[in-house]
Amino acid sequence: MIHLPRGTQDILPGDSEKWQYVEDVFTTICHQFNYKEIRTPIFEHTELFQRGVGDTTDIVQKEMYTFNDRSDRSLTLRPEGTASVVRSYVQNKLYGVNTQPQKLFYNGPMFRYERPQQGRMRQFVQFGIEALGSADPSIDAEVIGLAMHLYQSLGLKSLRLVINSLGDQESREAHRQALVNHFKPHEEELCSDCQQRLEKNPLRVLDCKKDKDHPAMQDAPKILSYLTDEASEYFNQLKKYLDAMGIDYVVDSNLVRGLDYYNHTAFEIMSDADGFGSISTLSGGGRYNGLVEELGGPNTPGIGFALSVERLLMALEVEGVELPVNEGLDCYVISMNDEANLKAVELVHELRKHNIQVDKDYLGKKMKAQFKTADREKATLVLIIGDEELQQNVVQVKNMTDGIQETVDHKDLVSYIKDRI
RNA sequence: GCGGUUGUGGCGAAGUGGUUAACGCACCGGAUUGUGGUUCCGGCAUUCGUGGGUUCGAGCCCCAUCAACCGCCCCA
Repeated sequence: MIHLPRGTQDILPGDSEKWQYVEDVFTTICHQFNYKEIRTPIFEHTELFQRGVGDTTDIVQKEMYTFNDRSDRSLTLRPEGTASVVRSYVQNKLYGVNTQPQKLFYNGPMFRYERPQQGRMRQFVQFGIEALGSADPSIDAEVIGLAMHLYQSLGLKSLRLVINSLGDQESREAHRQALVNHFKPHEEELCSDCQQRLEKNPLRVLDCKKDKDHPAMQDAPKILSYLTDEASEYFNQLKKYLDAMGIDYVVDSNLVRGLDYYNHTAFEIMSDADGFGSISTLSGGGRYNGLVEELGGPNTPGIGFALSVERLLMALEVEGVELPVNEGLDCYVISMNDEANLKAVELVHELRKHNIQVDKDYLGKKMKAQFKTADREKATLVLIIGDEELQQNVVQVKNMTDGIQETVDHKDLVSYIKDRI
């Protein structure tokens, strides 16, 4: 038997309804916030991610699904959404259209070659938004606000919003130097990963879990102490806006995001619900003011976030949130014999044209078994056709909730049903 | 990439070397002729993830392989 590739999943009826529901909520909220959908290809030139996501990141170094096509082009299944959206923004010159900032959203599968575990798939689905063309902290607050609103409107309670500022270029450089100076004397005591991080990206040392109890961690230089006045003011503005929106947050100066393009605002939303396992990050995002230029566009600020649908559904599950997915069928048509079945075929098609959700038996089952099926399908009404009904041009309509059965004339059937579903 | 646990019918799950692989749920059929959700009766795995090996004999032992789950790393 051939079965699905590692780290992928089939989403079957029973679950797919939940996905549809969550997707609908996301789309609706994006429209309320005036974000428009953008759809980009699922694969791109490998170079886009090398430049956009950053050559030093784990994603590019060891997690990309990269392959050569028949013309020997190097292509990569997208590991995240932002690079593609920015590429499209530049290529289609969206910086030139009237409405700025461009507020975009996307929803689709991403691919990373990782060891699967709970909440981490090789193919996973992200909802994301990107706002391009504004460097106003109020739009940072809007992006965060949209994310929080989405979770809360779905019914999640145990949420924790963590924010940080990574500062601008100048802040980061000063901080980087301070980190190197701080950790250099302790280099021998740090784990091998951190020794490498100290060279390539000292910021990441702060994120290390092995060395988190090392004394040098406790008094390590905080980025927030190295922010320029301008960057600091930007961060303060953001906090002011979040306060005004009534959004709770904690500042965590050790919050570091894994992608190279971030600066200024960085944030993550975590679940604090019990039983969530080791992976508690539901979504993350931040500002990426240099990215558009890096990808060949004009100097344009941008901010976005992405959330994992898999983890969102996990969070709903562990918090015991029941999504209002419609489960029951409106009508089930039962026929007693071949002649009645002919009538059933006609009737079912007719009712469907009137937007009534209806089904019938296709296995030639006996009446009793057809009733069982109707029951299992949670049909509200059962329509019964037998010889007598055929003769009199009526159907029996049984309400499965209260058991009451009435004889209904064909010409009255549609309105009769519509009154009861 | 590394470590741990696991893999028996549609699902859950007994079985730890010896004739026909428990049980529960689900499903299908029946309990006098056209009515469901309860009850009763009956049916439902030549086969134990896959491929090798050991043995007179393996679901149970060994090796490999694939997969899932959990953790590390990292992330959404």
